[in-house]
Amino acid sequence: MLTSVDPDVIRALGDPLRLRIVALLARETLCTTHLVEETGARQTNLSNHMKVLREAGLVETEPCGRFTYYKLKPEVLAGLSDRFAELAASARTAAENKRACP
Amino acid sequence: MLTSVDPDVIRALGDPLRLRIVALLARETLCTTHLVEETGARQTNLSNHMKVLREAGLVETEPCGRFTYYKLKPEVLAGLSDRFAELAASARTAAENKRACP
DNA sequence: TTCTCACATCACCGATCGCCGATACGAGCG
DNA sequence: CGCTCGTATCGGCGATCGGTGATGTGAGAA
Repeated sequence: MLTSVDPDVIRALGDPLRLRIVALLARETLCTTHLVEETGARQTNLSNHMKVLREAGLVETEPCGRFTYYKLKPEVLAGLSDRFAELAASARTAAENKRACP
Repeated sequence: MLTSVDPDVIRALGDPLRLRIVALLARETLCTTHLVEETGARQTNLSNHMKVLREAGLVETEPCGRFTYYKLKPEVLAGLSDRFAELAASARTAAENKRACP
């Protein structure tokens, strides 16, 4: 059986703004203030998106004074990558495995 | 710059049932009837999900008599895999790239 | 202590989604 | 031809989502 992935993780990445946040965090560890000015989103809105990413297990928070820094968890992204690679590899051999019409 | 991925493709995969369908199609090329009996979903519901997957560019349809077979497009999955691998690799080096508190 | 700032949470509301039954359509069979 | 079957589309209704302003909280600065 292929490794399974929580659909919530994928859903968390399915939002354009969250995908942008993830791309930003892939380059630097940033705090909410930075993300607000980078994305132009409101603080409340951004906080909600960060909550989704946090609950999906994609990011970790690290308090620094009164700032909270967010950093990505590379293992989760790597797991996703592996999972899709498995699916792609399996799909390549599935083209001729056509089940007969019922 | 990293390769960009349409969030719609990710969103299409963020649904549990659609993820299951993709896993099934990664093993065999199937038609709607097969998918209905495999998943237990209603035909209408399934047809809607297949429409989402089709519009996201994840599957191709291939008519066979009065059946329509669905098969995955491995390149799309492979592209996703690469994209997440890039993000994961980048994220691994981003931990120490912490932008200063403003 | 009091004030300020960074961030989170809450309640609301409009938009969108998911699933449904009904129905349309087209291909093959009688 | 008419009928059946496989599939797609439509309109709807309830649920969920996404963004908002208001407000709460906790840590540092004054």
